[in-house]
Amino acid sequence: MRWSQTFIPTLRDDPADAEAVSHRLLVRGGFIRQLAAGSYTMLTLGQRTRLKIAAIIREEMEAIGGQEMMLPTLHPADIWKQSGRYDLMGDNLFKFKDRKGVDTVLGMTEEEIFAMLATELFSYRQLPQIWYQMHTKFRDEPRPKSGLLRVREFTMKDSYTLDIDLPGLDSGFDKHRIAYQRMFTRMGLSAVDVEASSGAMGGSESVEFVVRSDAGEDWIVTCANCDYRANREKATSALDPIDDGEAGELERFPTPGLRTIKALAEAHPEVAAPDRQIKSLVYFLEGEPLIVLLRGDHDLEEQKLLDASGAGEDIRPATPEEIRELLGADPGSLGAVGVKDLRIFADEALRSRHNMTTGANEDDWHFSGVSVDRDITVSAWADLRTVTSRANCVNCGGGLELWKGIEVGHIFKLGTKYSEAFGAYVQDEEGKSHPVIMGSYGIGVERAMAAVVESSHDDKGIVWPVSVAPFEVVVTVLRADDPATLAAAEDIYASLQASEIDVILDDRAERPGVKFADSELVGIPFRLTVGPRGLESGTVEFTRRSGVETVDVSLESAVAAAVEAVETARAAIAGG
RNA sequence: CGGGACGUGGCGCAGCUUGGUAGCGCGCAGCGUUCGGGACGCUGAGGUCGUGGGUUCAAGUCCCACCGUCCCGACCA
Repeated sequence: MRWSQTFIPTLRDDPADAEAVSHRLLVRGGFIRQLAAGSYTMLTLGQRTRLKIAAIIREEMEAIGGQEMMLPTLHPADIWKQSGRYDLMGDNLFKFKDRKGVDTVLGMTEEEIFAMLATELFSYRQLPQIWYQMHTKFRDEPRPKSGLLRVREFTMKDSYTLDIDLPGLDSGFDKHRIAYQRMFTRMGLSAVDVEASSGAMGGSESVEFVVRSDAGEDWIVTCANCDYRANREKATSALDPIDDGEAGELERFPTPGLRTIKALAEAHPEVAAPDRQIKSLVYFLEGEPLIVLLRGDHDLEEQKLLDASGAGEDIRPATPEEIRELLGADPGSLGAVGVKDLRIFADEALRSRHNMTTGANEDDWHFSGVSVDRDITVSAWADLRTVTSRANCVNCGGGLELWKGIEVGHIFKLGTKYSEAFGAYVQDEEGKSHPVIMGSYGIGVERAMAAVVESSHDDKGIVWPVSVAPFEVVVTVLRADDPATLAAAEDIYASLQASEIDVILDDRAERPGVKFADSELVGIPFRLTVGPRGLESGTVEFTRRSGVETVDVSLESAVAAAVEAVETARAAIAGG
């Protein structure tokens, strides 16, 4: 393409209020334009990169035997009601009525539709299957943000494995795990796979792929010593051994005005050190109140409470009024001693503890000498605490590290939730009927694109890996008004095209500085600069975007040098 | 949904306190000079001041409502 005839609206100023670097650079570089909150136009440059990412994904899906299909995005709501996700997904699901008044939704992932298709499978002989599609998904996000990182309309590759048994599911899951890792590597992303919560998707196990970045929204926990790594929503930590001594007597004592863990600990250090207190929280899960107990120096990870209780997403802290009505005291004096009529979820760190201190459910009174097993009727034990960087690894006891990451992919072992809901059963070799065992696997195309920019840019702009760059080489003509210079550049341009290189000719009537700055902002990996000054001595310049080094090459060898650089880069990132 | 901010040519902003001819930078068009790191001069085009209502002789400016966008918190690829 010729730059002079291509719509590449680069900007010198940052867009207003934009926080994420990737957003600023993609807008300034003329890759994307915003239409509305969470809705973006892909301009020519953006679309070229997007298609390259999609092609990588498609190749790797085909490599593991995926069969590409294309499902509708417009679904009758009944289908979602049948799987139970109509309510479960809440307001994130776009819902509306068509002209006949039929409740309709826009797909946000499509387990339902694929499960319906799977009803046409009858025999184990037809399994396993890997089905996938790549198209637009809709999510009515409460708060779209950070440019392409969190939007309401995006392209997702979603695939689904269908198996007769659990080993089959494991195998399909592993294939995806490996394929995903290859996809991200090929895009130039270093993504790590971490244990994750399955959330509203359901299922037994899930793994998330995250790219380390401060623009990310997920907190990831990794062990400095072994290979343990997990999303904080799922991560657990070692329990430090604590010597509580002999179980003491339960004792009520006055604590006027002491409403916080800290205040109580300072006033009564002998019985109420933070790790000796029981923190009592009141939550409503699907409308039902429940008490959550944690050690005084721990915090609740709400997702873990959801996972432990099997509740959907309907969770909220109780209001102070509700708490007073339920327990008869204000927050600050709450406890679970003697409470019989409420469900009580307790964190593992409290199991079998003695001589603990907790609120007495009467303002300004606490209990000391609490033995958890003796004095509190716990309905369920679970790992509920938020992992902090002070905690230690469950596997090896090593120190844990916390960092932020962008979730670029997520794979789930679903099980039979959807096949049972839609009646997708096959017979085994003995003629016995089994629900098909499903897995589902998602990757966000535009989010991956933003993640690449987040992890590969400098103060001049984007530094695209060759594999996803909108163009591999730019031929920059200095003095496009000089016929000899232009002709030399056009020769190089034509030769590169003939060598199957993605090349753009910057033949604009701009000054050199503008062209250099634009090509760097846009992030094209290699540049050949053709100018009258170099041509006098028979040379052009070859520049790598990733470094700053510029070398003179002879006019005759310029094409070969660029081709070799591109091919080397392609091979390096294709990774075997 | 809670909290905060903002909406003025394509982009970035000033003007609002104290109502009275709508401005600046970038970009854009024409001409000229320049041109290997975001040039300069001259000329010019381009604006329902988010929308609707109200107050006033007069509203970008004051009041009310609505819409939209961004940022901080609870959700996901």
